[in-house]
Amino acid sequence: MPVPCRNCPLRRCDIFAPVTEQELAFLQRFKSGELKVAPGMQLLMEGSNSPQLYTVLAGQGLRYKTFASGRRQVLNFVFPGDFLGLQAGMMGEMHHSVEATTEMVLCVFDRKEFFNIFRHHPERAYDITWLAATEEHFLGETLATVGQLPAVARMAWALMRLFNRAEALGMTTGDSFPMPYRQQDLADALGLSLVHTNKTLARLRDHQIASWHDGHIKIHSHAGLAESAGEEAGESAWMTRPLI
Amino acid sequence: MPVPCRNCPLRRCDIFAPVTEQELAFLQRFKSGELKVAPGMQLLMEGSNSPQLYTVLAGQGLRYKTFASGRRQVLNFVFPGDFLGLQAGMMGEMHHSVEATTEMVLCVFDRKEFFNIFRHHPERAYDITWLAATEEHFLGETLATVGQLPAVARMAWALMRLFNRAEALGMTTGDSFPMPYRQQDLADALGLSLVHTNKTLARLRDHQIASWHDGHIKIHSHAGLAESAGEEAGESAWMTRPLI
DNA sequence: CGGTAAGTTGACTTAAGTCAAGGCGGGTGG
DNA sequence: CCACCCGCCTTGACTTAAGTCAACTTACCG
Repeated sequence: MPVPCRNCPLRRCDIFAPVTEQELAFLQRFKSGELKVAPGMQLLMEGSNSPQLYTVLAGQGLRYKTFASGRRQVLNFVFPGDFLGLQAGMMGEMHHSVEATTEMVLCVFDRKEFFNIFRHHPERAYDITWLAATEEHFLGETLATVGQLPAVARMAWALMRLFNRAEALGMTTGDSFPMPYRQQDLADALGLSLVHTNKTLARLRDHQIASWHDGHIKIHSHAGLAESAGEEAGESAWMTRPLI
Repeated sequence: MPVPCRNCPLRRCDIFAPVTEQELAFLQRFKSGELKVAPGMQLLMEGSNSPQLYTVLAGQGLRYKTFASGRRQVLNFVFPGDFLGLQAGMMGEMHHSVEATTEMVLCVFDRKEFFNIFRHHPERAYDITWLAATEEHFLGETLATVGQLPAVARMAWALMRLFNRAEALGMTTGDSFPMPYRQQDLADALGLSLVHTNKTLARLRDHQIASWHDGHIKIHSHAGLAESAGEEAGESAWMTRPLI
């Protein structure tokens, strides 16, 4: 049932850096199985110290933190190729939760093997650090957006980011991409109320910039979107990223 | 002039994990010099690809991102023991700037040597990843705070965080710690306007919770501070961290 | 068919932002 | 030595973006 790493369909995407046959063999040994989860399931829980690490093979989800008050901050939208559980791997405990919003397929790694990567495969270790540094970078950008920009700009920025990510993975069809989330999720990601999020989306729709139907977002005007986001437009050039 | 690593005064702090004599020798080889910078100097610039990496030996600073509009998001306050320039090391380009707010002393490493750490010193490579993952964790917490909490709670949270960090480094005297920043810096860190930041500080002062004089913050009531921050109080237990 | 979960919209409230005026050192140069 | 300026902090009066409340529509599902 589990796909051998050498045939991993994700590797066909060209944002992922190519690896040698030998490295594939190693990753294959590291892989302990495959996991399929239903929409709505929690993969990782804040405070837990999951014995497993995952790479997303298919499906989407979200990372978030919850407050005792019930408020929630969505930290990131999870796409195929993302590596989950690094915090548990490094620090022994997750500091956020991860939930599937569509059905997801995950490649499961055993945490006990984790340090062996560092010992025997410096290039992979480097890749893991790269991923961590990249996450850090994106979180910083998100913080700057949420901390400094008004609602429309935040929204436009988020849509651009999602579009670019989806495009890099070949998930777009023309100008639209899958958006299997609720408005509440987007609201929690941008630090806005649900109602205000809805009204902001309506504004983008009315201005013929972007619209959201049937779990898909369609960008009607990339220029308009970039303008709404303020500057910060560039950036779309995808760097190739490692796939663990 | 440069202090040999074995005598590095920071190593005396017990938040930093101990290292063997042999590892010290390696770090010593990696170290290419020492740098002293004046307050107000830019150490690293967004968009640059600094050929150097730094560990902060003394002094404080801040990391921030600027927008074309002139707005600024402070991502983090920099303390001794922090490792700077990882993004440039991994991705070839910094995505934020770092500025000294006091005089700082930095331990300089050569970026060309960077990959050798991964190749020959898996434990150090692991430490670097640990640092990256920890930064990611803190940014996530900051994002959640800025995205979800009202002004007083943000402020209280920030003060607690600063106090804990300073305490772990032995920089506190009783209930006060050095705060060599301007209110504008704090405002930019919390996503608040300068005026509102000032009024929020006044509120904490009036409630006898915390006050700010002569570049030092004094906590009058840790309990009151924790209460103002909402929950999220715990956390004060310092994990030991690696020092590169 | 009810029942529930998500999206939409309008009316009203409020936290936070903006504007503007002073205050308080600390330098510097006439 | 005083006067002026400059950067930072402080405060009050007013504006506004965003939040809250609440009603109503869909759409899906057993």
